[in-house]
Amino acid sequence: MIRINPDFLSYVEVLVEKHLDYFTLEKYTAKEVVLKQDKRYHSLFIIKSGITKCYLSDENGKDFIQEFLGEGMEFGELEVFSRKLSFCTIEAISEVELYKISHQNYTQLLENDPIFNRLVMKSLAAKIAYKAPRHSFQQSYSIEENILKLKKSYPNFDKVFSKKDIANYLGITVRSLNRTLNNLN
Amino acid sequence: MIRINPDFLSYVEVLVEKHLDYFTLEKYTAKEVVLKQDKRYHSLFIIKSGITKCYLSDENGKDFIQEFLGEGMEFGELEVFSRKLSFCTIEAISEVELYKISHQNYTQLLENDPIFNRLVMKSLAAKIAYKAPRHSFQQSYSIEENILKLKKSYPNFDKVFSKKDIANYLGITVRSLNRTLNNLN
DNA sequence: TTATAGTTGGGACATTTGTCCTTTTATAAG
DNA sequence: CTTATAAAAGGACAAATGTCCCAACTATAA
Repeated sequence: MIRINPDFLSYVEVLVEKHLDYFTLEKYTAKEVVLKQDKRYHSLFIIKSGITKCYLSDENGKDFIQEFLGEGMEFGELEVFSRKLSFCTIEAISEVELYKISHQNYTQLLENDPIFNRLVMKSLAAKIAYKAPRHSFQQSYSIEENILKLKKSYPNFDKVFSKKDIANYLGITVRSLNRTLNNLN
Repeated sequence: MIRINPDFLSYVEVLVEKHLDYFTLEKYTAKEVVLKQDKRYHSLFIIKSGITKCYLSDENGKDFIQEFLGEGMEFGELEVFSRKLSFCTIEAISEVELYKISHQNYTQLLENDPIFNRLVMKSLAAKIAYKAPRHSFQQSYSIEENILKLKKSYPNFDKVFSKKDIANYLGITVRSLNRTLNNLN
């Protein structure tokens, strides 16, 4: 449920020491927005600590949460390759520490540091490999089965996240979430 | 609905000429399976022509179609980075021509050809950027709205694909698909 | 030709999920 | 302390979707 990538974070921390001018450390408090959907940015972020949510909003104001991101996850990197506007919003859930790096310096690292290059590839591949089965399962199974699955991987998910966030993650309404949680007791 | 990547294909065709020993050209007929879920492979493929479907099967035998892949799309590449078993099945829908390359040679190219490296990054990023809104939309909107969207991007989708494939792509039953198609007339 | 299996189409009903609304509780603001 | 605002919980009903059928129509193999 909360995605992490410790290997990537470790290596980024090495790079932070090596290229002092490439990275800046920023802090955000809960509910602060780091990136806004449909805006253009020239930097991206790697999470040092804390949790954010990554979501898409549609024209009706409904939000759909793509993932909860924890330490070592990067975001805003897709726009380096696509050169398009940010396609999701990133919002802090807890207090968060982020390494910020410009597209330009990021590209430098990609081109000159093969280890970094490989880790970014892995991180992209992992995002795909994670999304696919989630989409599949969420689409094909009942709400009850989806909640049971969530409970298994995150026994106390209902303590950490608001009901609204959980519902937006599962693509359902809070009403349906409550109903199903009741049936499980 | 059918994903393509002509830029990638163009460059692969350049590489095919340059590294004659890296690539082999294979042909598959409709309904042939190229990769099976949960098997280990040591090669991956780039589509030169034709259409395949990429799907996940669950323990109940339900299939969920991730994407329809057309020219220039690669598949089997995620396993180069994750070193895991194939996480989906790839099946030819029409007659298909594929360039096959071993993980080893692919890695060689990634490490020694910066243009290729960049194109692979782009291709991975595009897969993520495509999956996210699709998942979001499919989850949040009615079947009718999903079909209308499909119709807009692929006016004759119901001629090219079987009802079952369309239903598996939308994560619904054929019954619901038929019902909704009727309501639209 | 016949047999067989796969695809399409749809009726009838059950179940799931959403919508709308009200109440309660918690939290923040003045 | 009071007021405002947001989060949580759930009742009642409506709408969407799935399940289980059966029938008609291919296509294909024997």
